[in-house]
Amino acid sequence: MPEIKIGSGKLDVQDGKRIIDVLKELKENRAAAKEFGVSGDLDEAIIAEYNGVMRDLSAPLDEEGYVRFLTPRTIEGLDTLRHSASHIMAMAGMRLFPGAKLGIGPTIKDGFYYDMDIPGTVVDEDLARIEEEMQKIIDENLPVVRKDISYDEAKKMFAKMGQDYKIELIEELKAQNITLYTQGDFTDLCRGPHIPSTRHLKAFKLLSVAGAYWRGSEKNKMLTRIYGTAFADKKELKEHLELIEELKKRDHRKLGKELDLFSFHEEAPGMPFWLPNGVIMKNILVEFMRGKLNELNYIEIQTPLILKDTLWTRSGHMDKYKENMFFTGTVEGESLAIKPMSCPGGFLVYRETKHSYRELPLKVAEFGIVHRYERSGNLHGLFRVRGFTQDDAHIFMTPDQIEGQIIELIKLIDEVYSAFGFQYKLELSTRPEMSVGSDEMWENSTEALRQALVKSGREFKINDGDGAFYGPKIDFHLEDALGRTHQCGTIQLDMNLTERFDLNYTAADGQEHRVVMLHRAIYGSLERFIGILIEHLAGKFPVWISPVQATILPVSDKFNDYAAKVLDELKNAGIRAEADYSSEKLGYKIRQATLKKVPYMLIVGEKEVEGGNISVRGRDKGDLGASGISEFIKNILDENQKRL
RNA sequence: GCCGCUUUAGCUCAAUGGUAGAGCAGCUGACUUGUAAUCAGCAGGUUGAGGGUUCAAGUCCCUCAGGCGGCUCCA
Repeated sequence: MPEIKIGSGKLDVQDGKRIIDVLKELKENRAAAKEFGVSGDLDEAIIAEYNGVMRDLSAPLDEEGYVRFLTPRTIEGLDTLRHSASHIMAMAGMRLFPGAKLGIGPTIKDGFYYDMDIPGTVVDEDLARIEEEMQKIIDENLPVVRKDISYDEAKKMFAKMGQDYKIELIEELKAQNITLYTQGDFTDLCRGPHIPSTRHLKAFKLLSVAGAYWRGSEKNKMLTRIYGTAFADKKELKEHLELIEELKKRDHRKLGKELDLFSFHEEAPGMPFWLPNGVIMKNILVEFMRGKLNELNYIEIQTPLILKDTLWTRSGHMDKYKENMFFTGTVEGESLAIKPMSCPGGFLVYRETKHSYRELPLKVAEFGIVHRYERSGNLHGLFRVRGFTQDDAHIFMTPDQIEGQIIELIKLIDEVYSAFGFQYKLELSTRPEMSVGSDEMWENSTEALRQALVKSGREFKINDGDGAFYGPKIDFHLEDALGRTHQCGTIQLDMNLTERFDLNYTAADGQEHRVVMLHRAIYGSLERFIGILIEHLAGKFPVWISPVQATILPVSDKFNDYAAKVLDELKNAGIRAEADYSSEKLGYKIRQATLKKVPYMLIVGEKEVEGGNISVRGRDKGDLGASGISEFIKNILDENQKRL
């Protein structure tokens, strides 16, 4: 009779009893459940944590320990619910598409998917049919049963069903015991745990259908992947679906068009065309960064966009990244490449003169326009482009300057991200399998990065083996308003290119030494950063970034002259302002300016002409009342300067 | 690149294989407007490009291009 702890209580459980039996007993004895402090979890429990392991409710209680009932409102419970939902979807798929073969069906962040090899095609319209079939399976309330069988039996069984992919998975498991889960006539290879019966799936939705290579390899067959999600109840599901809608509204591709920031054309796939408003934003980001770099004694250079092949051969790009480069030539037969990175050009500049240890660290920035060939299917708005502006810099230094420079960079990056209201996380990536440089160099440089991180006082995660082949790196992952992360900033130590380009400095001992070099980017790609910013802020930029900071709205044509006068004053003060002289009603003009997300609307009519002032309307706050013109100018300039 | 979907007026979208249409935007005029859409008129199209099937193609088939959702890739 094992003793089982449940909540704050204890039960002696008869041999042979299962978790679900105890659950039933507690449901019948609410007083005891309440006393144990587990009453709230009983009705929705779908799995249990039994001595630290997630188990089915049907699992036997054969050893002493503790049990914790888990509902779909816990992380583990929700994960189980979604996993079971993927099985139900696969079962529905098998019913609707005879001859389908099952791949894998795991849970992912916010949902689940199942990969199936389905004869013919599955289109979006089929999702509703599959959902209906899933609902039938749920209504049938089929028990989900776990069974262990031997390796040979399992192989035989799936061979009989013609489930080739499952056989491949079993062979890979190499385990003597194979676990199966069965609901009705559907059996799947699975580790579990699962919901006790199909009825426990109460809120689900299929979202999309896509292709996915078997086992994620391009060499393999492409299967049909169906994505879906499931939640504890309909309300949570609805909230999630609304979040998806919100994401669509914030999509930078949509907002970029609506706010006249940038466009794309068939003639140049993956290469954004920056419109006047977008150029203003880009310039603001560059100028903001230049201000910061000035304070830190950076110098700035600009190197050519097109350089001879020979340079790229020397840098190693021709060897490793040729497939991602654009090439061009001349009638004279020169062979040239469009730069995919700014570094090699920068090294030519570094090599123009001898460098003394006295001038190190030498911090050389370049807002370089780089082009990288991305496969057509990978393009995605500003997030994945073929041509972009990189806020690159190379820091040349002595080995003992590494730590100080990293700390300086971490501080700089923090200032930049904070100005835009971003939170972020740090990651340190260490030596990968394929790499250049000696063990000692790797150890020293990785340790230098680690020490700098520790001294910065920031928390960081270690990504073992995820460094670049030429050196360890620190990556910065931005978190946007919707909880998504984007890798932007990066600090990379490069032990390869200094070697290839023979980059040296003369030390105090009069000898030439190999210089230590960091690549670093903060925005990463300006294009991508602007895309992230658009979605983060839903297009509602603060005054300092807004392409148009204020729009003047005359109440009628009669006040156009006064509006023009106000506009002049604002422009003279350096404010990015416009006036709407259309012969529309005020309400219409307000609507237009609001849709363009202009932070301030300045209304001028009879009252304002008489008072020699303006009425201010905030983008979000509405009518803010009358204000003197110079008072408003002072306030908006202050807001601009403080980057509020 | 691969799988699936998609492309109709500047934008958002309609149109059983049988005469391509609406709203918004644009232009013209009227109205002279007070905090999220005033009214009327006008104009706007080789239906992404190219082939094919058919008496007849926006609609069906093929090729190509762009876009979307994924996969793969991202120095």
